[in-house]
Amino acid sequence: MRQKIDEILKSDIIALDTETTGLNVRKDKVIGVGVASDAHSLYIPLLVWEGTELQPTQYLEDANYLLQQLKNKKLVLHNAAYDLRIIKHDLGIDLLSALHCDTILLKHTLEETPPFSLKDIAVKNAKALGYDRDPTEESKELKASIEANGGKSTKDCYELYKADVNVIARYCEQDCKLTLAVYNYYSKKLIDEGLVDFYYKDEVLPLYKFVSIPMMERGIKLDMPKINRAKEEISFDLIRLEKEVQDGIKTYSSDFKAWFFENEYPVKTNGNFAQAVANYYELELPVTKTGKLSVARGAVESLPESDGKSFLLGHMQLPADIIEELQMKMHGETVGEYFININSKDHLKRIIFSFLGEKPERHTEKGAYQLDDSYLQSISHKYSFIPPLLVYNKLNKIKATYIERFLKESENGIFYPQFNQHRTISGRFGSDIQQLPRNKDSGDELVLKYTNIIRSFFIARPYHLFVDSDYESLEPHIFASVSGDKGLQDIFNNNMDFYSTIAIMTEKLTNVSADKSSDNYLGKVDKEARQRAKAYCLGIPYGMESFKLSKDLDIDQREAQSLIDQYMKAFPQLKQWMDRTDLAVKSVGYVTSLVGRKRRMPEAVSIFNKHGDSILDSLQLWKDYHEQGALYEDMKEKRWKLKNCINNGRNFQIQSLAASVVNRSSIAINLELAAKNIKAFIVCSVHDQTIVECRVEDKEAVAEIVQRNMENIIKLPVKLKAPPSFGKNFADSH
DNA sequence: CGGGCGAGCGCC
DNA sequence: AAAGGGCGCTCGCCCG
Repeated sequence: MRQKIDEILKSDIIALDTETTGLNVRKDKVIGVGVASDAHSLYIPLLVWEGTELQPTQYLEDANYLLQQLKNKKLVLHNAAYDLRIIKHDLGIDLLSALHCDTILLKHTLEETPPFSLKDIAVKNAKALGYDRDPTEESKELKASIEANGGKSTKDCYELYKADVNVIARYCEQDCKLTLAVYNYYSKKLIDEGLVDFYYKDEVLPLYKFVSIPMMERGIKLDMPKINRAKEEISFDLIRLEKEVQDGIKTYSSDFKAWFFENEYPVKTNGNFAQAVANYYELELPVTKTGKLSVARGAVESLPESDGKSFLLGHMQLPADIIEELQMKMHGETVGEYFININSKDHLKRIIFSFLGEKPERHTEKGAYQLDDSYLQSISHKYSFIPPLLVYNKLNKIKATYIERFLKESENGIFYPQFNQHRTISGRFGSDIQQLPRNKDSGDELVLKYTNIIRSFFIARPYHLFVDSDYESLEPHIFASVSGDKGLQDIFNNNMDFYSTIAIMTEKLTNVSADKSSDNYLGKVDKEARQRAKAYCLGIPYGMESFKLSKDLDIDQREAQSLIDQYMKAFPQLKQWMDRTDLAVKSVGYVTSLVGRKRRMPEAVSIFNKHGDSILDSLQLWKDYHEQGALYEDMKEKRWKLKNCINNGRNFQIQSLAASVVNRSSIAINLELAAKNIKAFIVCSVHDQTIVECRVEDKEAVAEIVQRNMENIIKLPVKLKAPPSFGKNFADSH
């Protein structure tokens, strides 16, 4: 074994992979370690399943020797955040500083869209990687081995550690080799595309090593007593609200249930009811192509005598209690004491659209009637059960998504968030903690109470507090900078209000000011005008058309078009930037952010080359093709795709640069804190906000470091502002 | 029963 | 005639 290890250690670049008992880096165990160099590969088992329990192997010392030596190597891993954290936690060896490359992030830098799993990448680039395995066969074999040894192999309970050790060893070694192949393949591309510095030096990997992984490792303390109290209280409120809703529904009919069953599950000798009857009486009928029982007359007649048969032949009625039993079954088991599940959109739609006869306003993408908050609002004055239902829905969301989840996922009172660098095209983090509701100051009292408590669940550790710095309207600042429009940039450089200025210049408003301190500041004297501008200031540049704008603002479409035209006229350099972007998308099929991150959209080029600009003219498309069925559908689809590429190309340059600004400032902050030996760490990064946890006595020093780095990390035509605030929890540090 | 997906809603 | 962009989580429902 030692000899094999030393063979591997001759290489400078080494791929590493672990096999573990599960996915929790703090609870699960490493069962084996795999490594590969260009010439060799090796798997060292640490724990082996012995039928009833995991037993340590004789190789623990060898593994330790290997891992210690790896500290001086250049490590390549696929999803290193996972392997390195579990190695550190379980085996006590920190290899983060030896991390040379993560192939997920390498792939993402060069191909920003999925797949990102090692095997899917391999399949997609099989030829280039010399990959000749079949991952579906492999997972089947693994599954079979797990199950043969009495283990479970479902997604939520994948007991890999129960598979035969030689099977695990083979796959682990192969994955290590594959990681190395992926590394070699994409490294060439990285050089070809001139992204070496972007990846290794300026952003991707430094962010990973100095921010993302430490941030996930540290986690955030939760106020467990407070969450538990909130759960009790909200549960109580939900029970009361549900009763109100259910009682309200009942008042619309003396016998709602009977009506409901009659309409939704009519007693018939065919269709769903017949199926239910056949199942109830266990009638031995032939099965049709669609998997249903055939209740064709001939088939039924050949059955032995039974009530079910007589009913299906129309010879007798079924007893009322059996009918109700069958209907109840078709309706589905209901929750608790109520026959309607008010969490079920399906049930509510039947009540509102079928029973009460309300007309739906809109359809979902798949064509179903839309039953969302805004629709319910619109009919709430007509029915007493809707207002409590609206509150119930909000509270239910809060309870499930923000109270129960954090209770369930807390580990010793700490929540460990995910910060994925490969889950967004723009380079933002993909995280499970960025949707915490913002504190609100108006609305229903109960909704307010629970909405505003969520952020306060996240608390600083004892003797610590949070330094929380948000960029002031980061997206508009970046937008003004990237567009190159002098007029837009002047807004910020003259300290004016963004939306007010654009509204005044676009709509030629008079006697109002964009100066926030002025007596006739638009946001003060005509709040709604400023609010309207919010609907289009960024929307129009990102591709919103008059059709949608007219709906959003509830104005005539010609008026909306004129708004768009006036906006473009008022900021001519913005228009030029939009045109330049569109041209780039159509001609070369990609756009690049100011710091070099790319978004590739090759399909735009092929569509444009084939059809030219005319494909974007939906009216022309309609005139030319609407009588040609499928062809028209195809052309519409192409229009949508190209339009989408263009919109994405515009949005990407803004969103991606904003992400880079936040990312790079985070790197600089953590590096400076470390260099100055201040024990403070970024614990959360959300789009335009950075939260650092530090000791109380360091707060001023930390705040200065945070603000200075955030405001100066990238020089732009518009100066960025990121004033810090302090707090003991996420709610009051904002 | 487990997995996938649509709908809805939270964030920037 | 007609889709501003980027995400993640939960639920109910459907299907294999």
